Amino acid sequence: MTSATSHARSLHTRHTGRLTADERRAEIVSAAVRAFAVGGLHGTSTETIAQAVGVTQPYVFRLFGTKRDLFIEAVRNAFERTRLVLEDAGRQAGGPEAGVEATLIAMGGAYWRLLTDRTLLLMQLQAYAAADDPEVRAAVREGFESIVETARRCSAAPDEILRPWLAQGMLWNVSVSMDLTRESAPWASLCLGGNVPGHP
Amino acid sequence: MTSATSHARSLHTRHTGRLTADERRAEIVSAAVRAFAVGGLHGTSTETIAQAVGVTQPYVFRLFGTKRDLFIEAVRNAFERTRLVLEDAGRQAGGPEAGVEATLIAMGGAYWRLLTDRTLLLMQLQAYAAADDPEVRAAVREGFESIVETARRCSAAPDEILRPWLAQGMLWNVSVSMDLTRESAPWASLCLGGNVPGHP
DNA sequence: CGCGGAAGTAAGTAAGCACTAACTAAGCAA
DNA sequence: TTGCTTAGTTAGTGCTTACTTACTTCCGCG
Repeated sequence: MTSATSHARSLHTRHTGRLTADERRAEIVSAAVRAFAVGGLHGTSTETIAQAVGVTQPYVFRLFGTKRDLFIEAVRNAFERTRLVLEDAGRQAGGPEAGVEATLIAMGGAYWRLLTDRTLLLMQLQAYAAADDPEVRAAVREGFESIVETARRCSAAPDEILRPWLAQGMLWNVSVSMDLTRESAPWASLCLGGNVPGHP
Repeated sequence: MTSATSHARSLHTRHTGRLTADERRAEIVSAAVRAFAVGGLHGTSTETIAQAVGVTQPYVFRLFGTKRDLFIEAVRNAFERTRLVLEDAGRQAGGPEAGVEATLIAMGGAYWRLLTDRTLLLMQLQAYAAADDPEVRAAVREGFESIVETARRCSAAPDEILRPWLAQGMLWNVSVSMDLTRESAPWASLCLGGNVPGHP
């Protein structure tokens, strides 16, 4: 599907006017992540996404075929971007030989910083919520697995260490979705606390 | 809104025909939980819910005013049912004086058994996904707080113990949404493992 | 130049959906 | 029986929305 025929069409990205189909696809997926993150698969219209990138709605269908397929692309994109953030943090922390725990804490901190912009997180939640659909579920599994395996590879942590680390991430997810950072009640800080250095 | 005027109308629940408005409301909320759990707020039509209880769709609006209000009732219902399961398990385990850890493990086991029927879990995920809406978010916060406080009260566990317990529950949530119980890969059992006695 | 292919649009279609208005039927009380 | 209240229906309305068809505009290449 993805055209390998982008034959050196332009030397640098154009800022207006026509784009390569691949460039447009990327733009649309990016806008789709932002839109789906808020409204979810069924609560977001393809029209909204098209307007966000300044393109007509039928063209979105031309490029992605179906709304669900676009959603699945958005899921993949969100997971992959998240994975890259974790991998970078793991590398920068020095990997296993710089200390298993230290690496995990660094990756946790990077993830926490990622949650400052709620977009990727909300998209992740929308993915879980839509996972009743088999094709969506397959994409979610793939994305989640890649994150787990990245964490394992970068930190070399055993399962008994990795599991609570992962679990705390999931607790952060729902906490941020509930906007608990704006809540000062004790149960809220209980949820938000954890292995992030320099955080309550 | 809830009629306090159910003046000893009938001695026992009727099995067919007309019901009290309150009885009907309960039926509808129950069906709404099942339906919303799969499709979410925007992916579920009020018509499907009405058909599920054998009532016309306008009557659903008569009783709940708005689709979103019905969804919020469903959220409340799901959280409260979950809370009750935890509380029961906590009581049966003997509470704090029978051991903090033991009580938490019992409650965790009860939660795990609850996930066998995916309905309440999926409804919980749909609630997080729809939490961008302020009124939904308020209901979600309330429900989540009540669960956290119930766990704290029943187990008397300190935050450092309570947090990972809660976090593991959130990890179970997404794992079950991805149907990882049907997946034998190592990363899947990593997610599903934890503090449940008699489980891998 | 011209022509083929790729980027993109205009205009529509059919269906679904939240929500309303106006009516009917059943039970209780006097 | 009459009259009031409550449970429930029939029949819409107007809008949104996923998806289609057929057309146009731009660009590179021989």
